[in-house]
Order: sequence, then C-alpha cells, then structure tokens
Amino acid sequence: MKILEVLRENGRISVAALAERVGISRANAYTRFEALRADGAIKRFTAEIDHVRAGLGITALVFVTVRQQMWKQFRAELARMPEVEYCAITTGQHDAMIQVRMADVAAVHRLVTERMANIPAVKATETVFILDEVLRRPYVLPTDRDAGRTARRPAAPEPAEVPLGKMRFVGAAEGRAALRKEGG
Amino acid sequence: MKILEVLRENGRISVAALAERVGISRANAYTRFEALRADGAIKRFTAEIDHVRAGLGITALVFVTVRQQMWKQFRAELARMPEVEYCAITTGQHDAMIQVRMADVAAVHRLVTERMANIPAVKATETVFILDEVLRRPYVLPTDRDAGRTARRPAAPEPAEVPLGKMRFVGAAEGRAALRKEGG
DNA sequence: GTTGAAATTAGTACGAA
DNA sequence: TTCGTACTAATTTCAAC
Repeated sequence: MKILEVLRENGRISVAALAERVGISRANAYTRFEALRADGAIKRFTAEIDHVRAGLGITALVFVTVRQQMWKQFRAELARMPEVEYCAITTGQHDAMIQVRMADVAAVHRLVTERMANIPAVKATETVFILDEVLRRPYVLPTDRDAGRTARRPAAPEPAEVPLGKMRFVGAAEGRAALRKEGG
Repeated sequence: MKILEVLRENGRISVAALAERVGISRANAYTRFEALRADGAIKRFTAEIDHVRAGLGITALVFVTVRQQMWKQFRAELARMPEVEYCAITTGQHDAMIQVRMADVAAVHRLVTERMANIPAVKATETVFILDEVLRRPYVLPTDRDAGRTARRPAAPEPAEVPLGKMRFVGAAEGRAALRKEGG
C-alpha cells in the first residue's frame, strides 16, 4: 500500500527513490514493484495531461438511456468514440454516464445530437456541462480512509448493518425523511 | 501531441525510448519533455491502480445539491474526504458530482447518510452505483478526434454554428423534438 | 529481506547544421 | 529548432550474505 501511495503521486519516481521513501531496500522494492505490476494491482502508468492546454477546454457528462438488449452494440460504438474519456454503467434513472472532452460547446452539441442520437442503442441522452473540476485524485486507496480525520477509529470490523435489499438508491434527504417516519 | 500520446499510455517510458517512438532525437526529446512539464501541459505522472484488488470494490456517484453561498465550506469538506476520487461542479439538476470508492455498499451508505448529510453546505444528495466501468482513457487529446472514424475530415475550421445562448442543456431526445417543431 | 559492485542506461552540455 | 556526440551521474541487475 505504501508503494502504491507513492506511485500514484509520482509515477515516474525511480525504484531506488521509491525504496527510500517506503523504507525498504532497493532490491526488495524492485521485487515488489514487479509483483504489483504482474499481479495487475498497478494497471498502467500514465501522464495526467492538462486538457485545457491541450485544446480541449470543454468537459461534459452525457447520461445515456440504453435500449434493452442493445448493450453490446452500445459498447462497440463507444470504442469508436475517442473523445470519450470515461464511461460507466450505473444504477438509477439513466443506464450509463459518459464523460467527454471537446474543443468547444458546439462540438459537444454536435456529438450528442448528430453522433449519439444516430446510435440505435441510444434511447435518450441528457447532457450536463462541467464548470469546474474541484479535485481528481489519481486513485483512492483503502489507507486513505483514516487520513484527514481528526480522530481515527481503530479500524473496527464494522459489519454490514444495512442489508442491501433494504437500501434505497435515492436522494439522501428523501431517504432520511423516510427513515425518520419508519423509526418513529 | 505525439509525445503526449505516448506518455499517457506509458508514463514510465524512458526519454530515449520516447524519442525513438516519436521520431525525434534524444536531446530534443529531453528538451520537449521538460518544456511540457514546465508549461503545465503534463500535470503529473501517476500509476493507475486496480481499486478492486486494492480492496475498494464499490464505486458510487453522489450528486450533490449545494446550499448557495456555502461553496467554500463544501470545498473545504471535500478536501477532508480522502475516499473521494473525483469531484466536478456541473450544470443541470444538481450542483456537483462526486465519485467515491469504498470497500462495500454499506460504507457508501454510511458516507452519504452520516458524513455528507452532516455537512451544512449539502442540501440534498442522490446516490447511484457504478455497475461497470466500460472504459477509462488516461486523457483525451485533440488528435483523438479523427481516430476511429472511417472517413476523416480534413480538419475544417468549423465555426460555432450554434450560439451558446440558444443551446438547451436538456435531454437530446427532447431537444430534437423541440427543434423539429421550430424548424417546421 | 539486505547490501555492494558491475553493467547498463539516463541525463547534461555544447558545437554544428 | 533540431541533431549528434561525448561526458557525467544515476539506475538496474545480479551476486553473495
């Protein structure tokens, strides 16, 4: 975990420097580094690029409703859209969320109305623009849980008190109101 | 752009190998590499970590409605939540979208109902679970636009045909219907 | 899991095209 | 701006412990 913590902040650090920061020997660092890569815990190393400086100043989220039994086609179409940076299948009102980077607002409009709308698998879309990216952490690690808290718990083995079947995937405010009623 | 293309796929490549792949001299590669870093085009290098293998198998999106004039406090609270991987301010129904990685569903529930709900700046939340991350590209580049298309356009200087003030930030299906009516 | 030396590679400087 | 090259510093590998 310590190795991962260092590497997500500085992916180009030398293994020797990594060893020193983690507090192990160089040879050990090489062994563990290679093991993490082979194991797949580290998927790849990448450069974070300033998309604004690269000429893609507009970021948008497109929430997509996918026609049932056309998922395979939807995924195939996604693979052919290089402007898509991220796509996740979600629960809730929509089926998928897509994040795109474009040069300007008009390009987003064109993408959604011309390209996305012509995909048969796409039933409907809802577009939202990103005004500001407040934070992007390289990747969250389990050890982050205790960081930033004033009082750290001794990692109690908290059981899943709320059964999954009882959860409501809705707004928290609404959920709290309902719980209050139920609880009395 | 070529350098960025290589670097986002392999952030740990040596500058010598980078020079060869891009087709420039070693010395030139060092110069440009350093310039890209100094300029801020490359923000940092990072390791992509498999969060499932790291013990954080659940990913969720929390859409947050923020109380007006409490943005500063909201951002301050965010900084103290290490489980948040990404946060963006958006247009549309909600004010912000937060992506979190947690060990299990119960942990997400706890985060939203116990921690988030106790932040005065948070008026309401809506949680959605990510079932599958279809794709995550390191960072999209302008050169990606033409890739993956069967017919590539000669990069015409397309003007912004649709004025921003005329755009409707709503569902595309709805938007198309409206345009049909307007257009006749 | 550690240390230390050999082999290799990376980073720097500078003149020329 | 870019290239080639020579030089110095650092990294990686590999061995014994």
